[in-house]
Amino acid sequence: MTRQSPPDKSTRKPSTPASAAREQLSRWIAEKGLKTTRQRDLIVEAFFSQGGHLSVDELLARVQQRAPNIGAATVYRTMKILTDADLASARHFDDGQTRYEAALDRHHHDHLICTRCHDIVEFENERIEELQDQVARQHGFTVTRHKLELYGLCRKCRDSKSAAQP
Amino acid sequence: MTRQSPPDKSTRKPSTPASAAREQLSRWIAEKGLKTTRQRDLIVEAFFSQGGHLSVDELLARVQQRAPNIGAATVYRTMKILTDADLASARHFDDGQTRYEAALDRHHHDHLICTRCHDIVEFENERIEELQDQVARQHGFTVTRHKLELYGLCRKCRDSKSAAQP
DNA sequence: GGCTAAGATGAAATTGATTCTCAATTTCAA
DNA sequence: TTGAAATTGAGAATCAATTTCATCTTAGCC
Repeated sequence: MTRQSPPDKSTRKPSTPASAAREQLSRWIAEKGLKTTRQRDLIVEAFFSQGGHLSVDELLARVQQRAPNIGAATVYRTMKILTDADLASARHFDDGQTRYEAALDRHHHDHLICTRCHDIVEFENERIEELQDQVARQHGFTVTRHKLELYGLCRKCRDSKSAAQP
Repeated sequence: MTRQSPPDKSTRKPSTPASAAREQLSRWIAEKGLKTTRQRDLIVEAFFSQGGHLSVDELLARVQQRAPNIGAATVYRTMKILTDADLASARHFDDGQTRYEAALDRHHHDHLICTRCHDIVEFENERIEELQDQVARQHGFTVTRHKLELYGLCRKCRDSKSAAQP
């Protein structure tokens, strides 16, 4: 069965982030001599269409709705490929599970994490970055990456907490 | 209140951090109905006399020099007690192992981590903290704790790296 | 000083996340 | 179509950390 591009829909540009990602993934797969598979496609599709900061468990659950026989190992392997191809990046928050976020054409950013509802909000702050570099320089360090995570309660959880005490 | 100082050595103040820690630990142990043991004392002594950011493995190795039969579980248990008593704090850097640092009367601080020699340098920056609070406020978050880690090369490793390429 | 309940210990089993192994299956270029 | 090479799923293995459990220790009490 021919899975090549359908001859009917002729002109396709990588407009959405997801399709740009798929295109870059094809390039990466070709370059590394990897192969395209049905499960890989499903996982990649599920990952990019969901968005957010997904753990392997969450992604696996989502994927298994369509293909119940897909194993966890395949999801781990696929996320490793996406990470190597710079299409996803792995984050290690304090809940002990690796979480992945889409990484294509994204700025560096940091995270606010609600310890109640586990909502994760991204933010950027140029000034903080500058100060970090400055501190590093003062200590003779050449910084290659950093991690800034702020843990606390989001507005919703703070409000509901002060209202209804357990 | 008087700290039931030993009658023989009459005038003793908790001068060193380690002895102050030991004293607070005694209080904690009494309060919680725990018991003092030889292995606990050894582990606590090893932890405070070494300083730095120790993993359980490292601490265990150190302790086993004096008492080879001490088990890892006991070190884990003891570090949990120290953490609960606010005498140590657990840190999770990117090497997958929990590391502990002495916590008594210490300011909050963040870390610079050399990815080459694994040296860890502490720093404080009031301005960064302020900016963090500001960012959190803008997003409606009430921050209870945060984590800021800068990974890169320390001066020594940067120099030796540019000199001798693998 | 001995008794004894409550704690603590060490070894081994267990957990949870992740990785590896391997036989069977699938992909894809020739 | 074919076959070498990659991929898959299931289960085993790994690694840090925790728990279990039978066996000591500690500390308050007589």
